[in-house]
Amino acid sequence: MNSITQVMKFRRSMVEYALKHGVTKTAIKYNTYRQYVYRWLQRYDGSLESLRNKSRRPKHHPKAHTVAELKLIQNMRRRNPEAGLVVFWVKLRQRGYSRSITGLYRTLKRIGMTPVKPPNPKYVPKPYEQMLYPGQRIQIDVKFVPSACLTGEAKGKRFYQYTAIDEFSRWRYVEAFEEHSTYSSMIFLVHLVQAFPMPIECVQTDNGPEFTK
DNA sequence: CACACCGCACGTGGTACCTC
DNA sequence: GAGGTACCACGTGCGGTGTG
Repeated sequence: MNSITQVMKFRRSMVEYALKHGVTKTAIKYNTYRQYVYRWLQRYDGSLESLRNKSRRPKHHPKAHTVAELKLIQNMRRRNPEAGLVVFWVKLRQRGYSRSITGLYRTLKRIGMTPVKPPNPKYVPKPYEQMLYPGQRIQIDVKFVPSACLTGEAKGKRFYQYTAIDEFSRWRYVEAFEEHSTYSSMIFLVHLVQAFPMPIECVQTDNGPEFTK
């Protein structure tokens, strides 16, 4: 961001004062050091911009990627535009590249060669399919019954409530089991088929392990 | 791929010293 | 005393590797 900071305004006020009244007086007035005034006087070209802090980014680094390494990366990337980071790194290593995978990742990012991840497709809710007759589709779900809800003999035990709801008529069938297993699910389904007064065409579950194993 | 950590370069603030 | 300069300490930011 290139906003004008309070520090820049302070420096301008200071150097303008120094141009009129001298460095020593300025340093005293602005509660700073003569060297500080000199430095900014030297930098000042009449614009606020000249009083902005410079970037501290090192102009070179002893361990930076070499020109040869960057060239290798760019050439290989052009030939393997679809390769994932790890695969790409392995290919580079086969050609003598010795940097770490994270070093490669950062370099790719810096030179703008990271694979562009397509954004997740926007979720489009499916329109609800209205049921036309009883038994067309029945929803089943299992819920653990909290111990606080148990009274009398049931106290201290664990229960799982199996619930089935017919989507057309909202007819409901509920049964409790002490275990949450495919066996219980099977028993529940048998009881459900017996209890429901019409043939059941389709059963929909939440893909829980009790139904899928 | 985000984060922690280390090493290095750079800019800035500040001190000390010299000259006139 | 005021002007000018060399140098040092420290913070910041980037580059690297390692880890989970």
